[in-house]
Amino acid sequence: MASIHEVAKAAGVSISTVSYALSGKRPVGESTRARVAEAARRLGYQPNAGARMLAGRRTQLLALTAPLHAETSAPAHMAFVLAVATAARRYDYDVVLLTEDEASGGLSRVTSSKLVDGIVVLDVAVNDQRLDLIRELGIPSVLVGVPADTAGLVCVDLDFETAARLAVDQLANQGHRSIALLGDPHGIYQRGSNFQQRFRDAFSTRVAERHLDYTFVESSQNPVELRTSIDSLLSVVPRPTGLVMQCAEPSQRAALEHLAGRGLRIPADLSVISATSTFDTSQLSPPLDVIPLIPEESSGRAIELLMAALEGPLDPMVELIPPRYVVRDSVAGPPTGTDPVTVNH
Amino acid sequence: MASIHEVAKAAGVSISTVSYALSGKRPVGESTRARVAEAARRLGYQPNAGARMLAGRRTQLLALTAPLHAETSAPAHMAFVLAVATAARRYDYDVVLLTEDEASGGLSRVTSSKLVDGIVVLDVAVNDQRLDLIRELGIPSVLVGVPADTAGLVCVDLDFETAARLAVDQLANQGHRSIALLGDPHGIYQRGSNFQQRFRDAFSTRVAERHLDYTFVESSQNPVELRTSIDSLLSVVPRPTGLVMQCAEPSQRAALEHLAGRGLRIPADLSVISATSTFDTSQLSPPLDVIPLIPEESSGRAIELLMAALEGPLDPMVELIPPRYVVRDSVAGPPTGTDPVTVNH
DNA sequence: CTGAAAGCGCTTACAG
DNA sequence: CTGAAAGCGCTTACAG
Repeated sequence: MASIHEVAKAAGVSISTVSYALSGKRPVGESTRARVAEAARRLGYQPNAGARMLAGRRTQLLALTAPLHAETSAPAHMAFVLAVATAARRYDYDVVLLTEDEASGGLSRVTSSKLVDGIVVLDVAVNDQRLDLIRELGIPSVLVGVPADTAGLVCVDLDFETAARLAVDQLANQGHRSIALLGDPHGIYQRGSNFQQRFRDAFSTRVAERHLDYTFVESSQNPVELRTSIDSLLSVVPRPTGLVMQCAEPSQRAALEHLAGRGLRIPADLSVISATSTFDTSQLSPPLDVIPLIPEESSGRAIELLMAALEGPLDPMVELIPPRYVVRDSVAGPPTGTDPVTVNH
Repeated sequence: MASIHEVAKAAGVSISTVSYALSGKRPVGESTRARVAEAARRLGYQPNAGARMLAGRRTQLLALTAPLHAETSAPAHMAFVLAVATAARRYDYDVVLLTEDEASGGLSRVTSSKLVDGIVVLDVAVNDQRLDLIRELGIPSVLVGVPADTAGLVCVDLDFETAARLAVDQLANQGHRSIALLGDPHGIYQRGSNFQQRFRDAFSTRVAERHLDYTFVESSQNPVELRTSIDSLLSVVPRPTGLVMQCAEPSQRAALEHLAGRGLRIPADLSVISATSTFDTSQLSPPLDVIPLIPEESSGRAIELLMAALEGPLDPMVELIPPRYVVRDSVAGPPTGTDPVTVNH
């Protein structure tokens, strides 16, 4: 509640010295600096946000546009939102949450009113309606995700394509000749959500390169449909001996349950990899090998780039974060013996 | 990007007239008003946010403090966050998202820097650490949730106690004499999350008033534990013929699955009510009678009250939203016949 | 190393 | 019904 004038009086200096002492934008004598710091601390001084925005060139506010679609996994989405806010705080930035029903309008509004210094775009679709606006707004912006047309944009994301190849190779190197991918529900691909498509496409390309038999099925929020999908996987001949799950946590849990119910042991009968998962796969039964998708990492890097963009124009770029592979012993060689393992029905 | 001066020049009036014409805070001649509006529209005028904050007494920004605990249902949480942001927009307010690791510090910061006009508190614990700070901050604040000590606070929430009684009565009135409650996981009660406790306590009180046999079990994110809980419910003598589920969507889905697996038909063998659910229970199989918890309703009302508090101090209050009961035919009378229904094992 | 002062772009009494 | 002007509380050239 104290103003800069009160701090200046208490420290026996001018308000400009207070400002410089606190911001460090100009060298200030050490004893002066200490007196100012002490006065500010004692009075609980916090610069008035509005005055700062008006006088300075920074608002210390970022806009976060993160539409939540019906098909989006809410826990993952939430994790990204929180990770963005947390990362922003490290640079003394706060985050203004834009609502979905105002996606483009909100961006225009907070930009032209100069409420925010930059924009973070989450949940990017392959052909995202917000992108043309982002391009013409000319305000520092970073996307977490890679759209079809990245021209003029700064994008960060996990390297889903390498992740897909990594998953395929992990199984192929263990000797699996027939593998399957349990993807996300149909709606996600249909909507053009970007990384699931990239993962799936890179996966099938790699499978072909490795000359493997390959089955793809979509998951479902409906457990009956999910089980039907898994059953159809298991009835493929030759039966897949390696499974990669790239879908939401409940689907992965339900799939594991159903596999157990069908009498399949992991990894003895079936090797399983959890891919691009934001949750802790060590809590699954059994724990799964995982190529994690870490919201803090993607969001943190996005904020770093955005902060750099605030200092001066950044060249458009697509920065892909290399995937990691975490072993939890859910992958082994394919079952031995000429006869396929018996599967309960 | 246009300033008020440009609009004034274009409309041939002073900047004060522009301000008044746009805000409506002073009567302005109709033709003048129209000219100003047209000029503003044509120039794409948006008042500078910082200048507005500094000159006016409003920042048009609200702080939202919404810690996400491990046990919190992310989808429900997300729905409340979005509902707050959406409701705020109806009053031309934007929302600044505070992070959990800065819960109290963030509140102090945005308050003393005068960044926000008010605070919305989500996910209120029975004994919430943030509340003392809220009380002494003296900034308009509204909680969605009811803590143990509501002194000096404005709280809004669904009337969970009436909801609990409603659920009990609905079953009791149908003739059920033994009923069960499947609550949230243990951690939620332990942490002191408020509404689950209120619901459970009111439920058991009502059950006693209606002289019913009553069993309470906690759910679990772990499906095995969940099934064990349900099995223990079903082995109670006399077997409960009515079940109320007050837990997250995955648990409710898993419970229904397990009940079906055990051969129990709904409502022939077991009547089931979904309580305080934020998701669409018509999508469950079978669809369930529900006492919904509607994020838009609670959050909307919270914002209404907060807007009122901005106009002038509000008396502390606890406003409870009356619950509704939606029939989807998952409740009937108890099974007839003297013998209990056979339950598969 | 420090200070006096302009100016950021609005809102709102104060005048007429 | 409308305008001229003070002032919100900072930041940052401009001076010394």
